[in-house]
Amino acid sequence: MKPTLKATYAILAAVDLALHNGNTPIQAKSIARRQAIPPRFLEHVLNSLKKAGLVESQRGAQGGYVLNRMPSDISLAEIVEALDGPILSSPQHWPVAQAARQIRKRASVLGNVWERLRQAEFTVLSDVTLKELADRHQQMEEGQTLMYHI
Amino acid sequence: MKPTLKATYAILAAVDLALHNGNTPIQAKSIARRQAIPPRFLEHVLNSLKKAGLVESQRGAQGGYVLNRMPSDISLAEIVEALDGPILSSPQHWPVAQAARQIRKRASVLGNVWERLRQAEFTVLSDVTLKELADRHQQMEEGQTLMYHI
DNA sequence: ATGAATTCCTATAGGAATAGTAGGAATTGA
DNA sequence: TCAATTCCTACTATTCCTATAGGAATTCAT
Repeated sequence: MKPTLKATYAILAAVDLALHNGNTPIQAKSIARRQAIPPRFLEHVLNSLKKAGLVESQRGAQGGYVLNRMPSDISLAEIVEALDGPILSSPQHWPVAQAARQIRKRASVLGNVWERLRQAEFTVLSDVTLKELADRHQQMEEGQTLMYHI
Repeated sequence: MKPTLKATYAILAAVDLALHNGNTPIQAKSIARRQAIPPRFLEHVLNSLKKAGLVESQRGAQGGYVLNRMPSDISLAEIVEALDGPILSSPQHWPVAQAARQIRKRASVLGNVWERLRQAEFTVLSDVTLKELADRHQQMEEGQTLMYHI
């Protein structure tokens, strides 16, 4: 009942990209360092983001990743779906070796509920954009810097 | 992001109990047959429901299970929580071996979102009662009986 | 051109959670 | 007394998640 750690990493990486959006691509290694994510694991995560079209990559030396759209135009739903698969039409997990009628009965009794669950979840995740998280993250940093100056 | 199969079994079993609420307890074996649930697995499920106070059990011959409250007073949230653990205060899964500040940063950026997710889920599940599902199930049965008479 | 840096692809290992099975003890009604 | 049933504990199997590894492909800088 929760996004995987992989999806969480993806969100953190995307926020990191949003915060460091210059004209040069950002290396996975530096993201991993800043966000405390296992570097080689992050490679996979970023690759998934790329396949989903959310980031673009530049190979070779001085390569790295860049967001493909504006942070205000990327929702958490998109990121989570890129890593954990589609939220709304995710496959049902009824045990397969049952009579078809039994399955249909279950599906129509409970399927409706499961669908409402996924819809609610999707709504929440669609409502949060990368920009909001990035802004929040930045505010925290500033807050901490202030702390140090006391 | 979905209730476990165990919780699904629990709901089906509870609906079954709601439909067969006479004065005699219902045996696990018969529920398992009707709902196509692995019998010995169902034992565990029903036991969890009992621990949660949702059903009462009668041991020995002619024993079985009975709902402890009216179906209209039991929500799916209660059943799911009995099997999968609490929905709202479910533990966060941040990797532990990180600097505390890093964790706090993540938590305050994302924890809010995760909490909203769980809250949305809880709301949906709280809104559906056993009675509604039982009614629906019964309507389906009647529908099928009609079909046979055509 | 060469080499270092980086992404990309594939495979695999370890561990945790989930699903299911098994044996037998305790209880209870007939 | 016996058969039926829940209850308790342990175990096994399977799947999913997390993470690591090796090396191929690419690209920039010198």
